[in-house]
Amino acid sequence: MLDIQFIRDNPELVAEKSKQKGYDVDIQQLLGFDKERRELLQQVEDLRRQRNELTAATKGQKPSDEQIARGRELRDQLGDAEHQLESIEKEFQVLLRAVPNPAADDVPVGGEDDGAEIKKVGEQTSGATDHLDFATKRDWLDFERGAKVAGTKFYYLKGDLALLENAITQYALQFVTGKGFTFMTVPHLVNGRVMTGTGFAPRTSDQSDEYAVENEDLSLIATAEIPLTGYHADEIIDEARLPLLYAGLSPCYRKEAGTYGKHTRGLFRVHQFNKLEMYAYTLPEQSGEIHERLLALEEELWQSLGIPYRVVNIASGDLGAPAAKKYDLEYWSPVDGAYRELTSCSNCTDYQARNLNIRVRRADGRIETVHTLNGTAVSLARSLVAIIEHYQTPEGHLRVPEPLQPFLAGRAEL
RNA sequence: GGAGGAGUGGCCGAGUGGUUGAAGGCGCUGCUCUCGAAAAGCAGUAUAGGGGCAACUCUAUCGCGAGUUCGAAUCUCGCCUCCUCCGCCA
Repeated sequence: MLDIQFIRDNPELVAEKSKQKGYDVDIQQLLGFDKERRELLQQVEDLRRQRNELTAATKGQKPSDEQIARGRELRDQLGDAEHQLESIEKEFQVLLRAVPNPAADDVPVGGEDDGAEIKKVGEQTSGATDHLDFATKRDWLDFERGAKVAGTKFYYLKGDLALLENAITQYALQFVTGKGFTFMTVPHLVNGRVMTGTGFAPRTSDQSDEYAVENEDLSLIATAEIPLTGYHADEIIDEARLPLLYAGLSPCYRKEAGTYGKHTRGLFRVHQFNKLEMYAYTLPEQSGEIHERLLALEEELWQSLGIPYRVVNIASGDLGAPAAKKYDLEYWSPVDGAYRELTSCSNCTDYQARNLNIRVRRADGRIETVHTLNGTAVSLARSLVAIIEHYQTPEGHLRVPEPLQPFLAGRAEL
């Protein structure tokens, strides 16, 4: 959520920025609740003060009948006022949490097609076999049995393709730990507070993309970003420890509700996939620079694997609530003749951290909300798509990108 | 899953209805002393929110949430977490 003080100071800006993200929030109504709640708060605090004074006046002696009568009166008034405050507070919180993080100033305004291409690397080749046909022919991929066992869009990786996935994971892991990220395994289920605090849809809502466990306050994670954000919830981190860099490896579970009409063939969009995620907690003034660093790392990693790509600065309407800025790294698909999302990295500034109460203690003692960022190192299912499309031979074999060969017992071809 | 025990400030730890945001100790910060350090002494040392230009002030917080009471860290109920033992299990 946003700092209410910031909204009070910049109501027009917040309204405009929310609109640019496609969020319909009534800032005037929010500020109305804010005013009302503060007035009630003062009433309540004044009544409490009177009560405290009365209690202090009795000094451990038995209070007089008069004092008890006055106390009862205060108790009843306080009860009423607290009740009113509670209901206003609830409405206020709902509205406050609905306000998205404003997009950064250098984010293009617009929707899905309005992202700004920042750079292109590598050649736009053409003519390759679709990854699903290719992998199925090799008996590397089985969606039919995935459907039998779990449902549509679930799958088995088999044999060399499963080994290739493992090799990519190992390579990426070596890469990110070499760059100073601390490797972590994470809980694959998180509670509602962490889920919503990270900015993912409430568990029970219809549009939710998350799988929730029945009768438990638990949902399956959609990315390691979620448990990595919750990791430092309610903590105050010393300034000297920032930035904190983590890398979380986990399966990701997504219902992919409402993705009809989008690119869904084969492994590109599935209900479960593995992903190695980079994550950073930073000082507010660091987050812009670290965001660029995350992008640079993604580029370095994918360049080393020889995959052509472009970088897109995602437009405001496509950012989602928590991100102030997001870069997508899109690989060139010779099958589709188009760029398709491979990784992305987001700067969520203080939005997630304020939800989950994650702060920094400055050297001078001041306390501030930290910034959080996340970036994909490798999303395994999509990585396999990209590599199959770019490394297949006319004979139906798959060359192994050189950096991956050490993790496949030195094999150059599968 | 069953039985028992426990949750107090950065840490340890007192405190079973009434100025207890909370004794005492440790740690930390500043000062005094010292050539310097240690030791010792003195002072300070939470977070959130409201009001105020500010000095400052008010409110809340003793795992969380309800309740009893004029008044709750203290009593009651529910929940959570941790520890010990038993069961089960990769």
